[in-house]
Amino acid sequence: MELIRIYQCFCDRTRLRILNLLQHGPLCVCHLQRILGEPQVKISKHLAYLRGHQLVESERCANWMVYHLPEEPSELLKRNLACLQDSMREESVFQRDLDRLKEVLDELGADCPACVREHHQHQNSCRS
Amino acid sequence: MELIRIYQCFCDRTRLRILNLLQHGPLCVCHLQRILGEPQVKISKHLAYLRGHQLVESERCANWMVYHLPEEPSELLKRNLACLQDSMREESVFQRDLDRLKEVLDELGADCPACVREHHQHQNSCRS
DNA sequence: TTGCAACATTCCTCTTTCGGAATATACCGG
DNA sequence: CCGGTATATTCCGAAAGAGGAATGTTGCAA
Repeated sequence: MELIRIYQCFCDRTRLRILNLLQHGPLCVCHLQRILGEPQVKISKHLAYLRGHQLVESERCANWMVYHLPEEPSELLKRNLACLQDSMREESVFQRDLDRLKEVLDELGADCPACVREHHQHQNSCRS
Repeated sequence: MELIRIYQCFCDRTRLRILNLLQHGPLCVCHLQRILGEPQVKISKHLAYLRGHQLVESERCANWMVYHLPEEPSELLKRNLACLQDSMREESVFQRDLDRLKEVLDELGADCPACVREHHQHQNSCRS
């Protein structure tokens, strides 16, 4: 049942933090690692879990692996990701991660895949 | 984190079926047992799990234990139960359980707590 | 090539979850 | 108090989840 696959992904704190960040655009593992401040193996295994449950997709980009939410999510997934995003607003940890996202993007600068950089530059130019 | 407690409850098929039924009003264990067609110990343990995670509350009513969704759910829980209800519409198993709910209510008739009976009688009179 | 950086996977351990069989508990009617 | 009905708990084994240490893999750059 797809519903259960979705909720299985939602019941770990680290995975929720990852999904929160990916709602704002694609990221590579090194970004996630720095933003979350967790060991590489932990991030990598949770990403594998999410991929196995079809909650994220990934592409290799030169030296990096870029993870993002599914390009064509089902209605079910869309609805539940939207509800999740609302729900996450109430916990400060998720807001702190988003603040940290901006810092880390600046910090790493050009040292990440073009697709990631471009997405977030575009986001910034829209916002400012 | 309350969010995780909620999703932990959502990632088992039997628990989803129970929550689906309880969205329509309080029920006792014997109702759930007959509707779901699962052994008593299984129902009882999932109810204990849900209670431990504060997704349901229970009261003894003479010989029966009546379970229902929290009287004063948090905004978080309300939002997620609403999303769950939308999501469950797409799986036929949940609709079948609701059909079976009516059958079992008739079948058991007066052989259940007054509070359960009254709730569902009221529902019926409203519908018809 | 070689070396390095970014990730993934394997192995191990601890904990949680899930299901069933058996047993216990609570309440009712007589 | 007793028997019966409704429900809970305990004990067991199998499986999944989560984290870390160590090791493998992949791709680029010199």
